[in-house]
Amino acid sequence: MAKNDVSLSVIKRLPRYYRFLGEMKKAGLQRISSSELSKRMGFTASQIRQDLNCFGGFGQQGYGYNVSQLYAEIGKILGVNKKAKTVLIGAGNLGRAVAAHMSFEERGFNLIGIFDRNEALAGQLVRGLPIRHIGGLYDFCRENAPTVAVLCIPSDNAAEVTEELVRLGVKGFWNFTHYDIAANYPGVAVENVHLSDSLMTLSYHLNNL
Amino acid sequence: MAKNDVSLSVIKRLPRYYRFLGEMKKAGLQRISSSELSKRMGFTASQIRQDLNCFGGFGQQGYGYNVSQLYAEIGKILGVNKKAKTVLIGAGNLGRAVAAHMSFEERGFNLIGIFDRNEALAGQLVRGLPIRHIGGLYDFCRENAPTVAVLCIPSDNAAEVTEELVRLGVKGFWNFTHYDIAANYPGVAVENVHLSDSLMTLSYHLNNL
DNA sequence: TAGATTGTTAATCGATTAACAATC
DNA sequence: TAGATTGTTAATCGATTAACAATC
Repeated sequence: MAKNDVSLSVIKRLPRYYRFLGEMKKAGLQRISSSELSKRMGFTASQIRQDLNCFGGFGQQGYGYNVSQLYAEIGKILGVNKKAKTVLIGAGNLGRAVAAHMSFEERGFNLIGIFDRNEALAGQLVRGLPIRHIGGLYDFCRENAPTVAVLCIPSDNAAEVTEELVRLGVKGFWNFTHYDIAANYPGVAVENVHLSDSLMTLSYHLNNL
Repeated sequence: MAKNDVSLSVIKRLPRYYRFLGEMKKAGLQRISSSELSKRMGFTASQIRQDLNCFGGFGQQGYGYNVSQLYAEIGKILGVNKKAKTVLIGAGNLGRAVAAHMSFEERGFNLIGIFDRNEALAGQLVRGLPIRHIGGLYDFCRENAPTVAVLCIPSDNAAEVTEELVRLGVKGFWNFTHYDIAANYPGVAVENVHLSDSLMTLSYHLNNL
């Protein structure tokens, strides 16, 4: 689409803006200046103005930013109003928790199918969706054309599953495995969640207080 | 302790080094050069040498790095051999999955207690540990002195729980909530996992392919 | 010794912060 | 109009990459 010139650092800050603006909107705040936002969010005012200006002039000199307008704009930039058809692969502890816990619908996704290789789980309901056996993935994708997959499977068969999903038209991955999708499929959107890396980083910090 | 001069960018790459070196070690590889590591890991050779030299000269000119020695060194830097006593607060979908799924023991932590405010969960076993009612947190901490807490609770009562945990001597948080611990307690180690931010970032990328 | 590869300094690149003119 | 605050350019800072002398 557009704005491929926006740096990753900026993009990764957008959800935080969205979150804080949502809270302010809920609290009934109408306008906010970059310096007031700065105090609340912990970014510098300068950075906030730079960031927002990557996407357009949402503010007004002498006034600041309109909270609900800015909230809506950032929501649009993030695509939270989209409904990308999404399948979850892997219904173990983590997969089931992600399915049950995440507000996919408020963030641009629509979870339509859950798959696992364990036959014994088949039929069990998670968030109102039946767990299906992975064997049915091909037919399901042919019929429903999901564009996003959430990978909550062991890393060892991630390559194989990813290969198939990409072939079936999946364009984005929320990847909880350590398989490096981005390196192997440069064209697709990948967001990695490396929980164990995060935990080790905490360990480092703890030991270097 | 030491090395507080190492930049956050470097620190966040350490778990990846550790992971790749672990795989190479398991595969029986004895030595590796920065350029070969570069090919496998996707960092530049220059960056790899810079990163490793933040912690000491682990390599040898003309030879490269000894895989298992480097693996051990990075493990020591990350503190994976430690056993930081850890409590998990919140045994909902996410909390239970984290408890059951994460290899705390391989990453420097020892999970010793699980707490939830829901009385109905009390006694239920997760990873061999009984879920305890949050009311018993004070006594438990007094007795067992955990130094780390994993927060898998709703953001709204995170402030309160954090306050108590810090008072009881907790020095590190693995924070799955949106409550900004770092801003309020500058002295403690915090590692945030913002799953919904990650999901929205994916949404952005998906809409800007 | 010759070849390889590190450790480290210097150059480049990108991101953050500061400053200020434009303007509501 | 005067005051406030943005949008944007310039300055600074930090991180990455390149280069090469040191050395195994």
